[in-house]
Amino acid sequence: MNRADETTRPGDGDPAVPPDAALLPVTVDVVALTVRDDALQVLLVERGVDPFRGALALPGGFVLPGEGLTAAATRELAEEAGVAPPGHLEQLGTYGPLGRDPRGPVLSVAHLLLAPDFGVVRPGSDAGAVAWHPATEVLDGATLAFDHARILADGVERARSKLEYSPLATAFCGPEFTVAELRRVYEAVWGVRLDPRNFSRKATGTPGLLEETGRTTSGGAGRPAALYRAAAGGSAGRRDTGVEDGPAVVRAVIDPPLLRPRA
Amino acid sequence: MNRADETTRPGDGDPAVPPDAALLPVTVDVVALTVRDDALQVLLVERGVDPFRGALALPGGFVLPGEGLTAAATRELAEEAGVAPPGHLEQLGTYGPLGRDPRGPVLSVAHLLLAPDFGVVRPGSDAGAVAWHPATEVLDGATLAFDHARILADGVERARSKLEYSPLATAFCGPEFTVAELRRVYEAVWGVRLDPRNFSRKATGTPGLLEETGRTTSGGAGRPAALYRAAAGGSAGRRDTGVEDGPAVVRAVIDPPLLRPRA
DNA sequence: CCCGATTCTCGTCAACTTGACGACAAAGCG
DNA sequence: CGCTTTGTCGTCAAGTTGACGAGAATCGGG
Repeated sequence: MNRADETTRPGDGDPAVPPDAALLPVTVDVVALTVRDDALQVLLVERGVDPFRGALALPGGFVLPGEGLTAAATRELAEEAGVAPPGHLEQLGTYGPLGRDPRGPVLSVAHLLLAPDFGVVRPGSDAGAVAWHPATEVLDGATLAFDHARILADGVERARSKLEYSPLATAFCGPEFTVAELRRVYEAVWGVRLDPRNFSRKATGTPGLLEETGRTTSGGAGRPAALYRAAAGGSAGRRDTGVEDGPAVVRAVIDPPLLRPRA
Repeated sequence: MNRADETTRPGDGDPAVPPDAALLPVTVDVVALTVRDDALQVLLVERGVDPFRGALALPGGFVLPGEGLTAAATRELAEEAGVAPPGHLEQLGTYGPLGRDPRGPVLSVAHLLLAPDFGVVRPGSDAGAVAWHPATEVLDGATLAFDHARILADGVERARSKLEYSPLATAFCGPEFTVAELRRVYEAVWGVRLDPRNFSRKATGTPGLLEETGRTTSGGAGRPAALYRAAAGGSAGRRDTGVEDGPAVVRAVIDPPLLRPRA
């Protein structure tokens, strides 16, 4: 862009955006992941309008004037899924604007939500059914609207990778959880089995990851388990400190990292 | 894409984007990093126009109609720095649109370029001086235009973190390089000293990172060093395979990772 | 009330990786 | 010809991982 082209509108104190700049509609799409029935599941909506009417899609929609990216993402989740979910929301990446929407050039800022299994979910105003779907099934048999299959694949890979070095696995759990619950999160997201003894050693031995509550489970089968909560500041990135919209900055806590078993 | 589903406004080739969607100007900004004089340096331009006339800024500018994100980033680099640089270009994240540009809401898709030290750089047609600046100095004494200080900080942190597990350090080197050159990249980016013997063991012992050329350096002081090139597919992410614009997907190669020394 | 099943937790041990460092190899320089 | 510089190979203690044994604490059924 030739910045010499930038002009000042008469009667306007601020310089104006150059007239040859593209003005693009922007959507936010959310890859909302949870762990349900020991499987990684993704929240999908059935589109109620064209294009791709009737197809499955990620929840999302257009950014409105005066709105920030994170605000748009949470608003769309509320509108389409009827939830103001807890958990960790971070920016995933930006797609487009060319060749991904039949309506023309549209920029899409994808987000990633890692959340505990929040109960479903009322159908949104302009969408059909809203439901959790096992991520592996969708990734394999994927026929999602737009380029949502690719966005979902990127989101799942991001989640898998972040579990290795960040405390974000705790975002899938409730406020208090056992080491075994945390392990089942890893097992579901990675699709592997982990040794409970070694996992417990690593989880409890990592400073800044878990905080003891002093309480234990009761009522279930087997020996009661100690209850923990996520350590303070554990999953706190820059997003929790301000209103700015930008990519995720999450502190690395698991050091050395807990690597996925390699085939 | 199923164009049969499109509903077309009469007399309008752009169907069905809802009328209440914001139409945003979008910029691309590039955090271009290299290693020069054993230091991590960032390419900055002096702005020639308001806003922030005379201030230092990341190279970048507005996306034009019909243009993709990556295309806009490379075009801006060519226009403002006079280079069609080699190296690795990936998306960093998207900032805004609120509160970051005095001209109004502007979305900025930041990119990260890791490149060998390409010779400077002609002043762009519409910008003032273009030059490399030591990253640490800029990060400390930072008064950059817009929110570019924050974007730079995010870009440097991304680069530092990616060196741990990806082969991207080779993007800072020329087509052939020695293990010592690669080590100096790590030392410059991380700002630490690494043991040459241990680094050599890790670099040469990591499958898929280096490829022997059979040749050696000559002429310099000391014993000649073996020349390597980046292993095929090493720094190749999805971006190299298609025209789609999206976030970076870089294969993890250094496994277990080469972690920064922790204080 | 005892017994097995289940689940959580602690301990042990070999294999591997890291960090620190000694030693040698191969060039240039006086 | 030594001396310096730089790259490469080895060695070794310390720490981490992966595999697994064994005990602790609870539930449910005979």
